Amino acid sequence: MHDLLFDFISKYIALTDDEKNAIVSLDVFRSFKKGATLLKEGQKSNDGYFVLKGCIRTYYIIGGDEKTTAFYTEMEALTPHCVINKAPSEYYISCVEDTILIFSTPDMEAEMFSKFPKFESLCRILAEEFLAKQQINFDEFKTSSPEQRYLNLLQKRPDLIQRVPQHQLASYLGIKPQSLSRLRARILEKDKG
Amino acid sequence: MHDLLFDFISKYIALTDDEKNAIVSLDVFRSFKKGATLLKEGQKSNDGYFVLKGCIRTYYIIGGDEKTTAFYTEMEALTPHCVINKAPSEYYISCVEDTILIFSTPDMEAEMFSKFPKFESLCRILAEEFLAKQQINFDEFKTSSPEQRYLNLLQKRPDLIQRVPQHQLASYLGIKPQSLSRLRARILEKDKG
DNA sequence: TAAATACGTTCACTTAAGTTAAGAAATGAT
DNA sequence: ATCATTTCTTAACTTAAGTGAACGTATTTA
Repeated sequence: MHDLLFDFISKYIALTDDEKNAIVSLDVFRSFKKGATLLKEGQKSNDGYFVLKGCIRTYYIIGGDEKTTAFYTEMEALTPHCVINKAPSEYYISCVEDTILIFSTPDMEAEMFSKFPKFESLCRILAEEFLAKQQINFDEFKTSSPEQRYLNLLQKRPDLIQRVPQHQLASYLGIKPQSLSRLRARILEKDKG
Repeated sequence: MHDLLFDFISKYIALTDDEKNAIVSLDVFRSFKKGATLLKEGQKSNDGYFVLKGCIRTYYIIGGDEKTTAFYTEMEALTPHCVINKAPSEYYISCVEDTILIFSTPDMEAEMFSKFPKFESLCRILAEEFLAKQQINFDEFKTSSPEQRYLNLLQKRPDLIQRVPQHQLASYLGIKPQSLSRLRARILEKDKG
């Protein structure tokens, strides 16, 4: 299980055995069952998550129904907004599948950063990379129609369409579940004709 | 002019005079006229920008017309995607107003980081903070209608509605200029009635 | 200053998403 | 295995965004 993590990190920086041991000794690997809730609206938390295996999602409850806004799968990290701004969470986080996560807190990070400054470089690079990627995602979202967004998702993250319930995908695409159903029927119709 | 920058940085970390001088000696302040283009689609560049004064925007040209996807104003930083992934730019960047920017490159950053590790902390913190903020923005975008997005913008960044042409705002809101016009008329009508 | 260009609004029409409701299919729990 | 719940689809109707065009008003610029 640790190898998954070290293989990933090795793409960015080289780790000494000392550094690897420091990570292992933090003992931050945790398993969750499908449907388990990691964070609720209104809660305060200091936990950040790194997905080793499985899938988690963030969602709001607005006017009584769930709006899923993001999915995090293998090798993706999520530091909830409430950790950054030290306020109660605006959203929920739960597991879409059985999931293995690495937990982190600002304190743990601070300790690691001072012992191994290299880790702070890693975190900076990952944050900058993810930020640039997010910006492109947002740009694509703004400049395309729901149908284009669905087709785009089909290209870029076909796995998500398999692993995630339609009604969660719908809000991720910025539309209602009924509209997603209709839109898919429309696409099938076009393909036939 | 330097004070603007140091006041901002002091919110995150304390700088020694040595460190301040290191920044000043980089001599990275540059002025641009309204309309000036900083980056074009297809170009490669290593420049990141930090807005000291004014406003810049990123836009795509899709099917012949401009789609503005982001605005950066005072104390906001932009590292274009093409700098991160070392590929030609997918978008344009230009000045909405007369603007004063700080330029940076990965090389300059690397040098500063090795001389003053504190700067890497600052950049990590800024990146994480901006990432969390962007995620919330994206969430709000996904979970609201064009009209709600406009009203939300009116609350959160009323300055933008003043400083930016309507047709640029429209694509920023994910709609056509005509739809923005209509939507505004609709809101005025409601307010009256 | 005159002509050209760009910008914002309005209108009529088309297309697609939101809404409400009903029923079928899949999933989970006892 | 059965029942209950959740999920997905379909349909009819409403509402709003996309489209194409026209028009008036800045703003450029020749």
